[in-house]
Amino acid sequence: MKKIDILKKLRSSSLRPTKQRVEIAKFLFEREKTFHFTVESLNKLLIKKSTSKIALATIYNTVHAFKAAGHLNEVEVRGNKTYFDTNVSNHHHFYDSETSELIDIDANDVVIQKIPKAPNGKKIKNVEVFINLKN
Amino acid sequence: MKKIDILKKLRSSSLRPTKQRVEIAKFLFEREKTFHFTVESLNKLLIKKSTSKIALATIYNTVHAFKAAGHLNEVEVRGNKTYFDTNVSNHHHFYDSETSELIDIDANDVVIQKIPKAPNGKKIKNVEVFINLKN
DNA sequence: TTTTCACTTTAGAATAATTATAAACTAAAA
DNA sequence: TTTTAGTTTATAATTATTCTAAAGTGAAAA
Repeated sequence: MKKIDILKKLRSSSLRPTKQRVEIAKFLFEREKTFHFTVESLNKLLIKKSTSKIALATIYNTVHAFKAAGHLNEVEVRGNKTYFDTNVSNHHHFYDSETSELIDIDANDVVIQKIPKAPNGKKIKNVEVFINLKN
Repeated sequence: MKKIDILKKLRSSSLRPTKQRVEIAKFLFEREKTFHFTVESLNKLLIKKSTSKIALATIYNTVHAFKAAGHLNEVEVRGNKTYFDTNVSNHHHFYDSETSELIDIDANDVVIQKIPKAPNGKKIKNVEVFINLKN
């Protein structure tokens, strides 16, 4: 994803393309593959990668802003860490608690034949499948 | 579940039936229906119900000991709260983020037709389905 | 341009959930 | 009984996250 597209992406979701947001967006979206991270891991990676330090609070703000705009997906797993995922399409996850690793599963690789009706007055927002792994 | 059974349950899993453990176990397991709770909510309920105060750390210890013994199931949902579930059978959950409510879904009410193979060297421990609700 | 102002960033404080510590206590084996 | 390993407890520490309020900054308006 090019810089011009990063700017478009930000502007189209009413996010001012500040220096920090552009830097974080480039880091997250200029890649081929899906990227899973926690705020803490992203912070460490940004410290390594860039010269200018971005405040941790800004990373929290930015990641949540990107999530609200639909550019990131939030995934919560055992062990009280919140992972974010640059893959925002409908998909599922393997979770390997040995390595705390999250692996994408394409939505087409999981077929659910039967699910119950939502309780009265409620609707189904989405269905998330977690396949927990062991050795 | 009778007191004698509570004692058996604890002894059979090498948990000394201390005053605190018996009290918590009675509160959790002497009921007809599945019970979902967080450590914090359990603590509040125990304060209301009983005369003797049990330290919060003991409730954490006890709940985790019961979980390790397979008497409780741990369920993690959006919003950084860890729920425990007295239903330890294989089952799934509705999660209503409006009310932070967790509702059991019988394993038979969800039929998965197709799941991917586990990554090499890994095995599938279990499959958890979350159906997120909206209004 | 320059000015203005709402939006952002920032460091540090505050909060919330959980775990660690170490001393006092206790169930049950010897 | 006495002993001992397991347990409880209050409190401190840790971890992840959010709040606060002051300083900074895009971008619209003058």
